[in-house]
Amino acid sequence: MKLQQLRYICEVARRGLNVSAAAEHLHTSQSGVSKQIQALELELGVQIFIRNGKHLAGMTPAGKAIVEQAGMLLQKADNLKRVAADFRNDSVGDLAIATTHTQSRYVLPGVIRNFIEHYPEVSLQLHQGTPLQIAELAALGTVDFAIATEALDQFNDLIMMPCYRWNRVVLLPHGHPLSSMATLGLADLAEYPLVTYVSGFTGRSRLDAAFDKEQLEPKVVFTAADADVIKTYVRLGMGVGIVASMAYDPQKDADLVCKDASHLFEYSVTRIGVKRGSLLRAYMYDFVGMFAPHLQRPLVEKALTCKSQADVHQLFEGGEIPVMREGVSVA
Amino acid sequence: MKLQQLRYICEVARRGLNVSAAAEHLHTSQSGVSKQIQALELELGVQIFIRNGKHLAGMTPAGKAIVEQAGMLLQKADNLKRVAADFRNDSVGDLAIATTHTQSRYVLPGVIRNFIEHYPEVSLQLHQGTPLQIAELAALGTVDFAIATEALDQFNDLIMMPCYRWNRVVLLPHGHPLSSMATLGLADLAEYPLVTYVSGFTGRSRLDAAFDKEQLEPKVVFTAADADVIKTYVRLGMGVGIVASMAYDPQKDADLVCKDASHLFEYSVTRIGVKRGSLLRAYMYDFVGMFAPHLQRPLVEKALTCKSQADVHQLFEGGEIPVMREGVSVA
DNA sequence: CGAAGTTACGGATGCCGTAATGATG
DNA sequence: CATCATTACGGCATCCGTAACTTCG
Repeated sequence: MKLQQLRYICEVARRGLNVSAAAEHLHTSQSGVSKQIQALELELGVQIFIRNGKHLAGMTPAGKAIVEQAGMLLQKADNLKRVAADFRNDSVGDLAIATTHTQSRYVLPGVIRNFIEHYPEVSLQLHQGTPLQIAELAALGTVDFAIATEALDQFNDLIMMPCYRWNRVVLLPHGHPLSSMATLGLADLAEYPLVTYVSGFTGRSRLDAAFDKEQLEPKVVFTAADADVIKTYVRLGMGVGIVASMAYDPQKDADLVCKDASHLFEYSVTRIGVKRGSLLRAYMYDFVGMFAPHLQRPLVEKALTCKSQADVHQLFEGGEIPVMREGVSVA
Repeated sequence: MKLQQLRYICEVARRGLNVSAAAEHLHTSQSGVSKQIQALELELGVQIFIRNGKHLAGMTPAGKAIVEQAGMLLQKADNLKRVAADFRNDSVGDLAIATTHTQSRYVLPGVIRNFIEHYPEVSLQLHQGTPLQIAELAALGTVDFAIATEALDQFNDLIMMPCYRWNRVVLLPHGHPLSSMATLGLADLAEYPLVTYVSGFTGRSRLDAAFDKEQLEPKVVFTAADADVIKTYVRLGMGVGIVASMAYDPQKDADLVCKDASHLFEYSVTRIGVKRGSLLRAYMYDFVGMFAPHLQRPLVEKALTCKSQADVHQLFEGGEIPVMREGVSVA
């Protein structure tokens, strides 16, 4: 049994039982993969894949169990290499992060500037995607961290740690009727056409919930996946924008009126997710600390040992989650 | 990085940094081991062993961490093979058990007879030792199960499950003054010279505690590691024997008077221990069930996922632990 | 007929074991 | 001087990649 053979079966399983595709991604030949898989099956004495003539048609129950075990084993192998790299104490390595537009555009730049100053030798990789894609990437181990506000709870083998709480601001063109009001109410917002995030992005669910609770039907005329697009359409006068407060930049968005809306909606919590069983490099702990100062290494280590989501929740219960950009309100 | 290389470093670390001994136990040559270790160190870029000229003098901190990781990785590898073997559904395999004299002589024979009837193809291996040795064997993964009453709590990477509770009987030569008494008291026992287990064996600690509580000083004139020896000296008239009730055989020990002593001492609990992270073959679950009927597979599986001793305790809290040979009393 | 997996074969790498060397206590 | 780890070297197995073959949709 060799580590490569395990890599092969995992990759084939992951790529929908396509040996050719797997071989390509592993930078080797189809025949080699095919042969090694057969060798492994022979050694273990079990069929892993179901063959229909010369096509892989499915996986045997044994195969599923074996691939699952193999995945864990390979993760351990990766961990071992990381331990070694950490003791080598050179700060070279990779850091792959999957996140949403909101994070990568408005929150991460500062963190990352700080990070690359400390670790110039670490090559950074940022993947942008929907919250669901992000979670998948982290669960697969393609990226080290997932950062998002939504959808991270669904994967059982992700450890999610709260980073900060945030709320929304209302963006208006100058001269808009709402811009002269002292404090906005939900009912006021419901009067006007709205422009905000699409469902599943950046705390959209909390937004809907607030209107629902008041029995109001907001007139959402346009939805986008990111605040830049939303702002663009607010500028065009299409409607009133509701975006995360982090997305408002007093300088660049000086042509818009910004009114705090944190009294209208529940706070959303942005979390960072790590695949369960991962072993983090020293610089990775540092990154987390830079992103969320209350997540210091010992705490993160404790979180990583949690067996269930409930344990993680318990660990962070009571701990205060910092608030990001509270109460911005600029005319 | 190859699995063998990891096996090599683990074995070398285990054998006190002796490459020759490690090579022997791995059925290979010293030079091969030496070479592969160097190759691994080169690949990882870290020294694992500290060399003093041409002798291994110690391990670097990195080495310790790496060996620890490697151990876990190899366990996963073993698990994977077991999964495969289980799906192959052939009942061939090994079952290694480490236990004490009391268990192997008086409790296990029936269980094992039953087991080999169901699984004639499984080769059984029984290791006898002190409770401490037993726990070590299980923690190292040399044996699949540790069965003992004492000392199993000390290893953090052993999962211990309660199997049965038991208490003691008093063994007397015919005609001994105590043999005519209706019920024995601790004070009565303290009057006579006693023969019982050495400290650290078969619930000896509970025995001492009982006398201590009553402020009595028992006159222990002889201690042995097993009941056979104790019985021999009782027969010689050296003193009154106190042994586990399982150790009394009404037929073979008909020449001795046996009096129940379960009202005098706290019950002891015999436990079965498994190394944390082990994956058990189907026949292993069956073995546990044969030994302790309340430990059925789902329960054992749940216990195996426990992270801490406390979790295990909680899991078995409230569950009744069967009593073995209650209230034997034969004149 | 195209796509995909398996088999065939040649080349290269890597692992293993014997034997010699160097270092230690 | 005995033990032990490392180095040197030759044999052998294994793995890889190209190419031909087979099968399925």
